[in-house]
Amino acid sequence: MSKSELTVIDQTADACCSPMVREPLDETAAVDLARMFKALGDPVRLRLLSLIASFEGGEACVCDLTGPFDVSQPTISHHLKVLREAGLVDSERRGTWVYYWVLPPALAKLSSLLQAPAEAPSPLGDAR
Amino acid sequence: MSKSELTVIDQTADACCSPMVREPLDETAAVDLARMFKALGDPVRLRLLSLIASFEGGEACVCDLTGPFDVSQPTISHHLKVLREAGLVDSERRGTWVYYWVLPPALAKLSSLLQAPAEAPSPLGDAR
DNA sequence: CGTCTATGTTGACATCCGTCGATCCAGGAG
DNA sequence: CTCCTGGATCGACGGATGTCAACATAGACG
Repeated sequence: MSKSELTVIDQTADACCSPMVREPLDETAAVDLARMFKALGDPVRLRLLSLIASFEGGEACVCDLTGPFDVSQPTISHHLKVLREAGLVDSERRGTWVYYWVLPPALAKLSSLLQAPAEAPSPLGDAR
Repeated sequence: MSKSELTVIDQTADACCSPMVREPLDETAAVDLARMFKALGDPVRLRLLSLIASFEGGEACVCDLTGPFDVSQPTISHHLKVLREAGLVDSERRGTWVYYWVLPPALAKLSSLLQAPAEAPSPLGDAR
């Protein structure tokens, strides 16, 4: 589950050179990537991810995450599960509490994929 | 809405906009961003976006987009509408055909938002 | 052991989403 | 004008999704 010794993960390996604006995604890649983007496609999950990442130490206990939201605790638990199954975060039980942290390579992969083209010459000179 | 008309986006600067891993997203921003990510959370839409962007000239006619997919033409039209309403692409009728092109600032916005933290401070760095 | 707290799981329910066939609208060609 | 073609819209249907209350599970602690 949780890799106990993630040292320095090479984010550039699978993340650097494949902006989707350069060449068309093949179907299998699209399915895989869409799963990650879909996990980000919910306001609660987006805030959860942001909240976890911005916690000091880069990790947060679930007890710190249920407060800021209007939804119930099981719902938070559900969203955390979605984020984890999407490969965006990982978690570990440590005594009484369960801690979550973001997996930077996953974010980096999506980020580089969305790298915009140099500039698309708008066909109308951007006046539309 | 989006007032950014930047032509050249500095993709190298990770301090550019506001990575969500630095500070928690507020709710309204999360709702707005989630709408865009949700639009990317479908394999067909992801491939559509990629296909449009990688077309020569940065734009593509709908007639070029219906072929590579197994879904019907109304479905493609539906997905294009979702992408357009999410602010990721724009379109224009030009004579008989309708052309779509990607809006780079939108992609850049999401990309910079996902900029990963410097590096994961291993949560298991020390036994506790 | 028993109990309390912190999380995850289950089942149910309402809503949303992707998909299709049928239809409608806008332009170009006769 | 009429016909044809590219594309959008409509209405419907099945499956996925977000949410909750209720219950289950795992440690901590007495």
